[in-house]
Amino acid sequence: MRAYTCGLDAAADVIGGKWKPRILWALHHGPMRFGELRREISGVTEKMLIQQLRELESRDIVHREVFHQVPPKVEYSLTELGRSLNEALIPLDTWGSEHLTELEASRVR
Amino acid sequence: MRAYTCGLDAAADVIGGKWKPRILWALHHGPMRFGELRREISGVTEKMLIQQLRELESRDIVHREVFHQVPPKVEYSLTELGRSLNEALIPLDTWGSEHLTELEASRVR
DNA sequence: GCGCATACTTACCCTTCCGTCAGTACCTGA
DNA sequence: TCAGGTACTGACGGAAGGGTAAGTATGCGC
Repeated sequence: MRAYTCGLDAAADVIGGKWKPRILWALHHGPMRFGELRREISGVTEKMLIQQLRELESRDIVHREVFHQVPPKVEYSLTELGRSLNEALIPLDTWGSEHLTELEASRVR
Repeated sequence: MRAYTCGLDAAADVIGGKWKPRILWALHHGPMRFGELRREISGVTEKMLIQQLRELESRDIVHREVFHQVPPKVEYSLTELGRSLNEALIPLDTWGSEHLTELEASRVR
């Protein structure tokens, strides 16, 4: 493993993974339960969602809170670091939205 | 293949790939020859560099210009779209730089 | 005592991604 | 004539990432 060569390099490592951008986006509006996230992020499986959430949690981007009740309840929310990351992602989302048509067109597969 | 669910989704698809962020960053200061890029981006192999450049070219992020001379000369530069993408990446780079220490610390492997 | 809801966990497999390495084509200068 | 510089190309294999499907624990209501 080499050291990160620039901030972008580090950031790309954090948000890398098929579902991470969508998780971050979904949590933008506040805490969500596991099941809510699964329904919100169409196409994701339970295994992948948990895996990506755990990775974000270990990076201190996402906070996980367990409510000891039955049926179980677990809430996921953005940490301060996660919120600042989301802020930094806004211009990128805007860029993607502005060029959505051409990006869809040049997409492979 | 599903349609992009948001701009961020689309943008992540464009910059996805092990070397794309570093390529974009290297081209920030102007056109570069293939060999210059290879030397600038330490660790990349010729095959991977070409592959990623071709993908960026097909997305109209990077422009490829061949100079018919010997030895061959090929210059890569950012298109207008590429420049706007780079602008949108600046906040993300800043975020990464600001949190570099903690990100290095929570890194796996 | 049985199904249901929630939030996971695990085993297995398959595809995609990436790296290694060898080879191509062209002209130049020694 | 032969090494050298430049910009590729392609075969092969391993590692990483992601998908499928089945199973776990807990207590509640019927």
